[in-house]
Amino acid sequence: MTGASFEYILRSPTLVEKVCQQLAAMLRVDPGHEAKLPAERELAVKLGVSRNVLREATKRLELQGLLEIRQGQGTRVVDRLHKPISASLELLVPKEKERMRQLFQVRYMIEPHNAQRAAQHATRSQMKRIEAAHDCLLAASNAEALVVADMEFHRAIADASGNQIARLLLESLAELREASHAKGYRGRTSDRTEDEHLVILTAIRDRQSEAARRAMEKHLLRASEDLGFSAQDISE
Amino acid sequence: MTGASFEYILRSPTLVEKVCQQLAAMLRVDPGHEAKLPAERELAVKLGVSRNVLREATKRLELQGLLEIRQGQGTRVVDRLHKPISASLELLVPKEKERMRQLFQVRYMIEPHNAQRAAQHATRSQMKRIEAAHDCLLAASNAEALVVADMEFHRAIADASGNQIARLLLESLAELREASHAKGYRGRTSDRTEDEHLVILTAIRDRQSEAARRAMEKHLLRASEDLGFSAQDISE
DNA sequence: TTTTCGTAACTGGTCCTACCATTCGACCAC
DNA sequence: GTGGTCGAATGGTAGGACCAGTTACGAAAA
Repeated sequence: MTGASFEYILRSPTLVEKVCQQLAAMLRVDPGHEAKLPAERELAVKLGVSRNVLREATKRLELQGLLEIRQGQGTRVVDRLHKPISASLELLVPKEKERMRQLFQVRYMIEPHNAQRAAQHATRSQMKRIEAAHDCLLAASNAEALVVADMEFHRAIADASGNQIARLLLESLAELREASHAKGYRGRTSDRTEDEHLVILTAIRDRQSEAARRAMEKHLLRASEDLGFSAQDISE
Repeated sequence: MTGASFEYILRSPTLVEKVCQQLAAMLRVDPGHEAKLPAERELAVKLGVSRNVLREATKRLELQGLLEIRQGQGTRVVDRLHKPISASLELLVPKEKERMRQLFQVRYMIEPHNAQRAAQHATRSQMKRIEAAHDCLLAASNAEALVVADMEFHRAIADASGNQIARLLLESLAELREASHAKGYRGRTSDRTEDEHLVILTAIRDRQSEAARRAMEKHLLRASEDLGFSAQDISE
């Protein structure tokens, strides 16, 4: 039976995996689920597994950004899918500056497309959100608020682009940048940001996809200097 | 003291986290480390923690793609950093076809830049690898080998681009595509792939970065049809 | 001698119980 | 009210016992 076709025998997945799948399914199917999971001991009994197994499963889901576990407080359901991405990138490029450089490069690859797609597909409510973010930027009084409003602007555009993956990558970048910031490695937010955002915003509103793409490219190239990179670092 | 700056109090990290960090550090610092970790019981004693904690830590590192644990066999050190990315994307976009569409969109955003950068920076050995991949494609006799050679070509270019993050994303895409393939959802590999790859290869070799970028764009737009998408699906 | 095959000794997987550490809320003294 | 104290609930850690695959080695068969 040399020529016979052998079906792969799929090994019964470990208990932990089954529990993970079941929990993940519960979380996904019912996002309106109570934000808090039962206590470990209780949930373990309900699922018919030992507390050990249940713990390994929840730990795993925590790492995937689906749960948040805190001692004495319980286990909450969250939605932080970008967390594993950030963790991977930190492992992949340990050097902080180099990581930021590569991330900004990726941003330069992705965001102009986001702007282009947003110009083509943004709904009225998505458009409103982009505008609101821009208003926030104009109203921002301190450096903190500036960064938040800046990020929200880009986030809103990513959402409007309709590509969830691009959006997730952006979110991960934001997190890593914030982590760098917390450790004292900070850039600035140039005054020109407002004007450049306005150009992008206008292009998107007017459905000028090419203009939106180019405006975003320009903005990112200039903004890269705020973080201490040169345009060559990013675009070449 | 309204205006005072409150420093975040960093909570003492849990034991599991400490073990994770230590293990991760050991793996990173010493990649030539023995590919196999000591047995759980033994390692737990060495680290001075309970086997429970050690297990949760290794499970975590397994999910991050740094370890591979198999019953009766032991724990091996591996390098599959793209795995958590794939897992996240599967959670983010559960529908397979839609996920592939968005992934191909991202690919369309990233790979032309990769080609451009590769044309600018590829070393001689990187260039050789790209050429070797192309030769493989020409020599491929069955559909299986075609896909592998195709992927290797793109991978080689990503490596030559010098952006590890872009490379990681590509790797993740490949994995998800293969998973789809295994489940019966398969595309084809058009004959035109060879010619298009040759154009890209030539442009990179001749350091024509703009030409390389455009050739890659063209190639991806056409190849998207092999997977059942239209050019509009990808570029708009 | 060579091959086959069963067993023993690993390995990780699961379960159980007990106890520690943190959090939160109810209650009490001031 | 304000602040402190204590207890209940929660997750964190420990250690032991046993189950379930994997491997290696030696005995039995060819």
